Order: sequence, then C-alpha cells, then structure tokens
Amino acid sequence: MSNSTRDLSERSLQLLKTLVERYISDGQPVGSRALSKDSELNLSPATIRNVMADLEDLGLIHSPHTSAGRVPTVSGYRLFVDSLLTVKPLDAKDITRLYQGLSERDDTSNVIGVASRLLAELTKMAGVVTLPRRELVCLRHIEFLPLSHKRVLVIFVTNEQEVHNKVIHTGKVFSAAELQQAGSYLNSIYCGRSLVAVREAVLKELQDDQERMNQAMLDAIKMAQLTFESGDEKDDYVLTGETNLMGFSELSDRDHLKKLFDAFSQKRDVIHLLDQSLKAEGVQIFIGEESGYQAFDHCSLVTSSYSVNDEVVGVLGIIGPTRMAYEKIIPFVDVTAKLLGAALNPKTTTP
Amino acid sequence: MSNSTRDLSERSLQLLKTLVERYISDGQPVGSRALSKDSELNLSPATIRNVMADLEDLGLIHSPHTSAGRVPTVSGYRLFVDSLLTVKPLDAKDITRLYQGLSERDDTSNVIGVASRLLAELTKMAGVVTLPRRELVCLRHIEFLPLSHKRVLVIFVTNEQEVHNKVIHTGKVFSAAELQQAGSYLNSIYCGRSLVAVREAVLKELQDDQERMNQAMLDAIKMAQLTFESGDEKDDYVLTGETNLMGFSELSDRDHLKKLFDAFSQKRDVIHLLDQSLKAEGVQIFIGEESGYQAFDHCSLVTSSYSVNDEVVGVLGIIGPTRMAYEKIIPFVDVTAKLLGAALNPKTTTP
DNA sequence: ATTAGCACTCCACCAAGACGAGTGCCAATC
DNA sequence: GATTGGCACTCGTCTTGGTGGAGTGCTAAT
Repeated sequence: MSNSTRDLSERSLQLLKTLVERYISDGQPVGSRALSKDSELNLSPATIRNVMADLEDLGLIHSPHTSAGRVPTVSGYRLFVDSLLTVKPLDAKDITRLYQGLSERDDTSNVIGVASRLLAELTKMAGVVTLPRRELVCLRHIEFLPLSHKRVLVIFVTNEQEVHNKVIHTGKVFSAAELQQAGSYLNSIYCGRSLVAVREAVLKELQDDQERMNQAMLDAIKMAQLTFESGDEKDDYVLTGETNLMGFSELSDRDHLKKLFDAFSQKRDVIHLLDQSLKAEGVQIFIGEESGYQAFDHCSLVTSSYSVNDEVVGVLGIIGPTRMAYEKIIPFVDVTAKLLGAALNPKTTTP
Repeated sequence: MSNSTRDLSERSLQLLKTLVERYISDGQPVGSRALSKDSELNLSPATIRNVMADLEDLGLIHSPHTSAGRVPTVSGYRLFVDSLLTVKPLDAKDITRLYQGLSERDDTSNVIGVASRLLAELTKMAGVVTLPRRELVCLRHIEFLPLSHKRVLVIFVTNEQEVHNKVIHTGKVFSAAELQQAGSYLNSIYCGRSLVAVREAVLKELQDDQERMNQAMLDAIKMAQLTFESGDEKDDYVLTGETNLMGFSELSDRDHLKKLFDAFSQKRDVIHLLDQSLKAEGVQIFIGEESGYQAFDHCSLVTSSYSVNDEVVGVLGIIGPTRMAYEKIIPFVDVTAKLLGAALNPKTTTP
C-alpha cells in the first residue's frame, strides 16, 4: 500500500486524526484555524496548512472547493480506522439494552430479528443480520404432506425451532400414509445431522447399489434428495431501520437513496457484501466506494461475523453514512456479534 | 354531501374534469388559457376564469399562489373519481402479464408475492396485497415437536401449502411420542375445518364436562387452545415497489418520505387502512388526507378486495402519489383482484 | 522549520430588477 | 344575463451584481 503510516510523520498522522474526528463530529469541512485549535500540538494555522497540503497530495483529504476546509477522502477514513482510531468504551445503557435483548432468549420471537432491531435502534442507522449458515444447522425433524398433482409439501425443522418448507415434485402420487412412513424413516436416520451432511449422505445412498433398500426407503431417499438439493434456499438477512438512513443529509440525494433502497430489496448485492465478512474474524469495514457497489457509494458498512461454538455462522452489522462515529460503532458491532453468538449457543442457554 | 354533482352545471363539471385530467397528465397547475384550449366547449379564457372561481369557492380546486393556475383539491379529486371519470380499458400487454403471472399457479412461489410484484411493476408505484384472512383458511395438518423447558413447537399447515409455526408453553413436559399422538388426534377431528371454527370447537370442549375424555385427549385439546387462541398471528401483507415512490416529485420531501416508509415498516396503519376495504366490494379509493393517516397525506390508495368462492378473503391495491392516472389504475386494480381471486380458487386450478 | 502577513478565490447570502404566467374585475358585446 | 376582451395587478422564478466571510497558497521574516 502506498499510504502506510510510515510515509507520514507522527505529527501529520496526529493532525489527520483530529481532522477526521472533527469532521465526523460536526460535518463541516475543517480549516486550518479550527484544526490548530483542536489539536494539542501548538502549531499556527500556517504550519497546519503546509501539513494539510501534504495530506492532500497523498490523497488522504480533499477540498470541496478552494476556500472551504478539508474533508477526509475514502483513503483518509481508511487510514484513520486502521491505525489512528482510539475506540471508545460502550455506553453503559447500550450494553444493558443489548444484554437484555439478547441474553435472555425470548420464546417465540427470533433472536436474529431482535439483534437487527437493536443494532438499528441504538446506532440510529440501519441494522442487518444474516440468518445462520445452513451448513451449521442441524436437521431436527422432517415431514411430508401430499398436495395435488404429484406435488409434496416438505416441512423440516432445524436447530431449536426454525421451520422451513418447500414444495417438491415427485415422479408419482404418494398416499399420506406412505409419506408419513418416509418421514419417520428419514427422521430415524438423519436427525441431528447438519443439512450439508444430510445432502451428502443422501447423494451417496443414491449412488451406492440400491439393492439392499426396499422401494419405500428408496422413495424416501429420493424425496430427501429433492428437498436438500443445492441452493434451494438462498441465504437471507434481516434488515431494519432503513428509514433511519433517510435522515442523513449526505444521503439526501433522491437518486442515491433510491439506489440504496433498491439494493436493499434486491438483496443480492447486500448478501454478496456481507458474505465477504463471513471469512474474516472480527470487525470488518467497508468505507464508501470500497464496497464496489455504486449503491453504497456514500455509505459505510461496519460488520462482524458471529460464531456459535467457535464456528462462524453468520454476519451482522450496521449500514450508515460514510461520516459516522467509527470509534463507537466498531466496538458496538463487535460486542453485539459476541452477544448474538452466545445467545445462539444452545449450551449456554439458561435453564 | 355539499359537493354533489347537482350543485354544478354540466359545463362546470366538464371543465373540472378536463382540469383534473390535464393536471394529472403534466403535473403543472393549469391556467384558464390552457383549459380553454383543452376543453371542447369553445369558451374564452375569461369565461373559464369565472367558472374556475366558482369551483374554487366550492373547494374543488385551489391556487398554490395568485399567479399560478389551479390544482385539484382532495374534494376535487373525489368528485372526479366518483362521477366524472371515464375509465380506460387496460393495456393489452398489461393484461397478458397479469394473466401469465397469476393464472398458471406457480409451484413453490407464492401467488400473493407475485400479485404484489405485478401491481408494482406495471403501475410503477407500490403494490400491496394482504394475506388471505384466517377465517377462510382451513386446517390441513397439525404437528407438535418438543422443545426444551416445557415448550412445544407447533407446526400447522393451512389450505394447500401454507406453513405456520408457533411456540407454546405447556404446563408439563411431554415426550415426543405423546406429542405425536396429540397431533394425530387433533388431525383426525379438526382437519378440514377453518381455524376460527377450530378455535370455537376447542373452547367448547374445554367448557363442556371433560369426564368423557381421557388425559391424552385433554392435553391435546389444551395445546390446540394455546395454538389457536386469539390474535396470535397478525394479519400481514406483502408490499413491493416501495422504492418506486421515491421517484415522484410530490413525495420528494424527505420528511414525508420518512413518515411513509416508517408506516410501511410499522405495518399497523397500513393494515388498518386496508382492513377498511375488506368490508366493501369492488374498488375503493383513499385520496390524500382522506385516509386519516398523516403518513399518507400526499398519497392515494386504490384498493380492491379479492374473493375466493364469493367470499372476500383479502385486499390488494396500489399506493402512489395523489396525482395518479386513476382512469387506468382503477380498472387495473379491479382486474388484478379478480385474477388473484381466481388463482387462489382451488376448484379452478388447471390440471 | 515555523510563522505572520497578504493577496486571492470561492461560496453563501441578499437585494434589485426583468419577465412571464395567470388572475380578478370592469365595461362592452351578443 | 351570459360571454368576452382588455387591463392592471400579483406573485414566483430567474438573472444580475454586490458584499462578507472563510480559507487557501505563497512569500518573506524569524
């Protein structure tokens, strides 16, 4: 990278830091005089101007027009969050709210939705949480019901209480009794295994010699195959607080706003973006155009994967304007991810 | 009503009609000269001005400021849609799209979602469809699964293939076998009856003397009661194309837009509004403030109930700016409602 | 290396004026 | 009595020009 912290004097970095902080807090381009007062180093505005010129040459800050102050560029923000930022401890009452919402698992409502709402509510931005990955979810129960015209309704329950359903087309008509039998057969052999494992096992069965199975078992296996064949059920997420984004002046442009909301309902781009955080541990940040999607040009995403039993199962985060209080948001997202992971962990469930 | 068509000369009505049409088509306040040219009656602008003054006195039109043309008020629109409007036949390709989307029932995807998307796509506004009323849905299958801590996961299937689930708290711990038995018992006696009927029957059983039932039956009934007790599952709707609304200049105000989208995610007000159309047959229209909800102040809703087997089961419609092409939208919503009703009717399903 | 001073640029704000669209009213006309 | 042409008037929009403030870059002095 061209802009490592090595390229710059300690002083320049210090000034960049205060500049970014100042800009984040009041949203106006910050000039040399303001910066001179804000920074602890006692420097005159003139000196500051020299430094600012350097920072501008490096592409870290930029002037909207000649007689305005400076504003951080994307690279400026990037350097700031990577090396300059001093995270602030979480607000005590935010912690309480998070803890209340996530620690005691609410019966019927889903934790994912609660997490998303908490993210949005406490940050005043948009909160997003992906549903846990299928690879990690276990089959708990499966059931078939006959529909008309060789169609069968499959209902399967995963983990504790998530219910999924799907309609499959079978080659022939089955009676309710036959379907029930198939269900119990599959339950008896596949319960407790992950969906991915089930899919693999089923495929293996079909490839192996099928002599040792009777017709009923074969039918059951075939239905299981239809149910769990590849990407039938796309990854999904719960997004809340989108309307919070309409309050920010930097996103006020109707066109941008429309693009953003279109992306939200399209889901595709958002999912792709969140997927990138699935591989990484800890908090990840996409600033402005870094995301690669035009819709998010003036937005930043702060995300973190969350894990159950030390395995990453999903991603959560917030979406807001590029100019956001990273020093508070980053630890906030981090903690939320950890709390959600804990809430999802069946072993830590309180009695 | 003060503004019946009787209060006004044929000519005034004719002029109001062309004024509204003109305003709808180009969005500018329309002045006397423009109106004089647009209307077939050969009248000078001066005459038109006199008529306009009358219409303004009656509160049907209004001037944004002294030297602008006139714009219809809510009452003006109301009179227009009630008595003046000449509906236009549907666009041929719209009909085809509707028919393709709704007539052949797509296997796994839900018709409600398709209908909503079609409404939004073809009108370039927001489309909304309520899920069919519970009173009309029949229980097809019910099933209980044990969870931890005296909780039970209830899965029930209604109609053809809609799957619902709910977690209930039972007084004691049941084994999987007991729960299965309860399920088959309930299936055997309540299958095919509407959810409302089931709820009533269950309550009756509990009030009657319980001597003739064994404990297992009683437990089953109690669980059914928990499952179907009052408003457990709120009415819901599918809303699509919200982002289309961001394009309209009359809704460009950020504050209004936020209120509107907040109402969408809140759902409550929208549901209440749609419920009002449930009672009425045919197309209903809410213009601007008529809805009574501030969020919809500059919007109109064109809705219609849809029926299966001559029974009203839901509502569908579009949401757009007050200034919309009612003469096209009204028949469009009407036809969509009828096609959706037909698509939901199991008897007319094609083999 | 830092700083004070200075000329310069650019935006935001305001006032004034021209223009155009449209009205309301009055007197003339059919 | 309804309709019309004419005319003065109002109001919003657009343009123009001017002012003040904020902030810069450069240069020369420290």
